[in-house]
Amino acid sequence: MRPAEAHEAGLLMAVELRASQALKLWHAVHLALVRDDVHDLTVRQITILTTIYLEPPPHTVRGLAARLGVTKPVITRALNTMGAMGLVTRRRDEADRRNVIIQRTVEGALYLDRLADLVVEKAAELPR
Amino acid sequence: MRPAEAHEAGLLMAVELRASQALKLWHAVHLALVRDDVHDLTVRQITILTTIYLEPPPHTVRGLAARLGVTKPVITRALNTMGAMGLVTRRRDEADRRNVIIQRTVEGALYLDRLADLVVEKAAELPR
DNA sequence: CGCTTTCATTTCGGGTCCGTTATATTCCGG
DNA sequence: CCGGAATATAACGGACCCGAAATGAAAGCG
Repeated sequence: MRPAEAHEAGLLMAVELRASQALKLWHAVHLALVRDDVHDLTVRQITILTTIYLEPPPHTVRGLAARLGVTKPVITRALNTMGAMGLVTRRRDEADRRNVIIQRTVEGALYLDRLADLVVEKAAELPR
Repeated sequence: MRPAEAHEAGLLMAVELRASQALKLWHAVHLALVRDDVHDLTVRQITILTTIYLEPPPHTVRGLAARLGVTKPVITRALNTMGAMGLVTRRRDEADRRNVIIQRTVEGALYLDRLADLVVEKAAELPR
């Protein structure tokens, strides 16, 4: 094998390993979520939730819709669902009463803490 | 970065995740999935798909249902949906015609390759 | 052979999510 | 102060998912 070929093979092997590990991680976490029956959030909902908790406030319906590239009713409905679960709350923006400010809750923070711990746990269990 | 370093980094990415990094990774990947309008799979569907592609065959409806801890109709319906998307195929087990063998497809493998690459990409962008 | 078991699917009623469209409220500029 | 713009939500219809129960098809077994 020429050096260039070895170099290529080395890179590809490394990339494949990374991708393989990533996919195993994705599988392990999702399997745990399904088996533990802890998850009924859609991809959009989990995206909204993590956006609220990780990106700087304030968060509005319009802002979240733009950030995610979805329509506003998607945000409103997701907030209805996750609000009923206690994961987020809403309040009117008194400065501009057309706006709704989405806020975090203790329960929502705990939910994401558990999710993060699950990802860490499954990452640690990955075969080397 | 030398290939060996890339290899190490790939492993460390999975092993050394901290909770805050794990949550940021989860957020970044989901945000990309939503923004890029990738086929919207449920948590159960993505779990079924990765199970088919990562765990040793053969895969049957009954086996997948037991592995995931869900009812068989959940598997049948998910296979209908993902089959229509071309991500998996089904065939009768000729040895025992009651069984259905679930098989991988090129399209399904490409889908998971892209997903894995996305996870790797977002992991690489994480703050250290 | 019949009877039972096993496996997968279909059916059923209820629920949620989606995009589109329509509505209500609030702000703002002339 | 008033008509238009902006914001969020509600209403509508179609699609999908769910669990439980019913159905269909094949194998096992006495």
